[in-house]
Amino acid sequence: MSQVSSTFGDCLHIQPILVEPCNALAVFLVIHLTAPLFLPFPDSSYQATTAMESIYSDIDSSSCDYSYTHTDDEDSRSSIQAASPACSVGSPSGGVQEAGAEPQQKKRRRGRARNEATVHVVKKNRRLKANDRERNRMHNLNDALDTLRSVLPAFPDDTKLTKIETLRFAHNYIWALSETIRIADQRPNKARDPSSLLLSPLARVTDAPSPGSDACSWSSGASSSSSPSYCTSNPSSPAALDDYGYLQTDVVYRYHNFVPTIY
DNA sequence: TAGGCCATCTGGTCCT
DNA sequence: AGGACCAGATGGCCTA
Repeated sequence: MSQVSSTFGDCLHIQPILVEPCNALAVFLVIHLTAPLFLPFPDSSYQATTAMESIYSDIDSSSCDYSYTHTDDEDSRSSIQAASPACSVGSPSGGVQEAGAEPQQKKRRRGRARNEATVHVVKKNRRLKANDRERNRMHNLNDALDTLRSVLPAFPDDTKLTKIETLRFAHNYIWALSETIRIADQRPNKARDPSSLLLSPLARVTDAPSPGSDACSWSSGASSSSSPSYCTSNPSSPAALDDYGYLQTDVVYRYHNFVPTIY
């Protein structure tokens, strides 16, 4: 939680004196969070692609042996399933040829069998390529999530946030920062008072929460980040302000407990 | 051991 | 036609 307060504190130390830099920080935050979505594939993805391309070359060069050149369990499993029929069609023992058939007919039938096998191999190639793209796409998505985690305040136990927790946390984090900026804009005089730093809502992130003080069900989900709690309140609704014009503690609790959810 | 989370495969759909 | 995106299925790993 110390990192949470320090991160908020960084914003707070700027906010009462200069609101604009904090707005810029919020804009930077949003850009920084979304930027990974546009980053190119990581090198690890290219490694996978290269490995798969070598497999494709194996498939192209030999129509029946490719299912055994791949050591990956998942791929070999699917490859064996898909490859066996094609090999049986193309093989001499596949039952396609008839004894005593005319050479031309043999040739035609053999050609058709080869086409079927080729079509099958082409389909298999497409499937493997699609699998590779899908794998890269998910890796890209996970990299973006990792980048998002890296810019979010961390918890002391260093528990890695799950995907859904990361998204909810980011949502609430941005919302809390936005609320802080909005309140600072509403109360410019008081916000510029250096003494108001101690009363700022973000400084209360480290305050001990009092269960029942807000509309949300309070829980200890912050320390055990794997079990977030949820709230039915809308994040876009105006936050309640105290007598000093600062966010009430429920705002902090919502942020703290990964609530509310994404709507 | 059940449940949660995750990676991967797969087929379908939409878009260029 | 090929790629991107999506959702369902499946199996592995980890934890309470």
